[in-house]
Amino acid sequence: MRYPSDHKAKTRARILEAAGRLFRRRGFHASGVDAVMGEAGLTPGGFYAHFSSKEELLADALRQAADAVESRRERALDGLSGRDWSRAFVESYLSASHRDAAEDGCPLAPLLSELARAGEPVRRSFEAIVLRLAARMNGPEPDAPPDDRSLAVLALCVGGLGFARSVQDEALGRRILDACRELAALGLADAPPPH
Amino acid sequence: MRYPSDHKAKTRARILEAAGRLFRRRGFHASGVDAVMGEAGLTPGGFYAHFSSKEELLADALRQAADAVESRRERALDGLSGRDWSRAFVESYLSASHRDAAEDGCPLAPLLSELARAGEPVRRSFEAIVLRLAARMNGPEPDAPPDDRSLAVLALCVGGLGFARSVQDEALGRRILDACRELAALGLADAPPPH
DNA sequence: TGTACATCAGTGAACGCGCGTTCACTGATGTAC
DNA sequence: TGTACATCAGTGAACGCGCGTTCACTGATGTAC
Repeated sequence: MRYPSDHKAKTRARILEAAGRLFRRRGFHASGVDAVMGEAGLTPGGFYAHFSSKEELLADALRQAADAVESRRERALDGLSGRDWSRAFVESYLSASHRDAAEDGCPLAPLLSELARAGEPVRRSFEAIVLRLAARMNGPEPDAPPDDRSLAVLALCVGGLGFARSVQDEALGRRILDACRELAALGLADAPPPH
Repeated sequence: MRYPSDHKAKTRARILEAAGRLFRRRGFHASGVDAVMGEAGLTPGGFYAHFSSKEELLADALRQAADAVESRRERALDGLSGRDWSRAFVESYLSASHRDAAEDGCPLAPLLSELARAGEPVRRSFEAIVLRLAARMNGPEPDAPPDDRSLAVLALCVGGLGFARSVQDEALGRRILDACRELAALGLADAPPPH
């Protein structure tokens, strides 16, 4: 074919997007390779020209979904920094609209339980996402080490979103989101302890 | 057979225990009915004499696992009440030993992501567990409505445990547990807002 | 300019296996008389 | 006390289907000359 060199890369990106959507909607184990390829408009056989296994796909799709959500967030929270940024992050993360849009939202909440059982590459992917996000909560300088308080607030956000989504009564879900936002605000207001 | 009337009930309990262990270890979707029955020392065919579907099993196994963990906890935290109880709960929930013992630990963390995608009976089961646990954090009187602060601290605990389990670097996992314990303590110290 | 050939992303069928569920059957235990 | 019968928890094989993965092949695009 001698395609322009990025043709295959674009197909790969399409598979990653499809996987990201499907994994967030149905979970990792419940999404077959055939379904992922179908969602990307491809046939199953081509999959292994792009990824060496389904679990490798998870590691990469996780990263890609987190990146996509991050860019969208940076656009929405443009101009804010420091505590203001963190507060706005928590508000939007623990919102009813995020709760109702798992497919386009943060990939950590709909996948966390499965990540805990995954292999090293997936866990490294998860770790990088968490560290990056927590560091972003400290301030705008990149590669700063995240402080303990940011890590805890992040865990609270992911847990709270999962709770709100798993409850049957939607009013209780709303109450959980409110309660978690309140505790997060308390955590962000309080000076983080040194470590 | 005309067994003593609790023979079948005991078999059912054995299936529930096996399912609870397997679901916490491997997740719901990754645990087949055959594997659950095998873990209980039975053949697969008998399953549907006890449960009408695999998802009904999830709802019941979730309840049963939560009950078992609760009894164990009440024994361990015997004599404590109010804030003392809550503080001890958080200490043990966000401990390295709980992180390393998913199979015997709280079923919410290893299953949360899958519960969010489950049907009504499973979500009702989840809801009941959360409300009961949050109410227990308020004080010893049963059936008291849980306050918002307890709900948020609980979400923090479940999220924090999931984070600690999903990270590759075990030192970072430890740090996450510490950070979440700290934020939980802050939440418990602060008077809950009225709702 | 035109033809033969090389490249290679993606196809589609197949591999062996496990899934959730159904069902005719077994065999141990109890009841009736 | 002994025999015939009813009960029913659990067995084991099978249903149709989807799983993750492999691989011989297709066909569109480029290069060589």
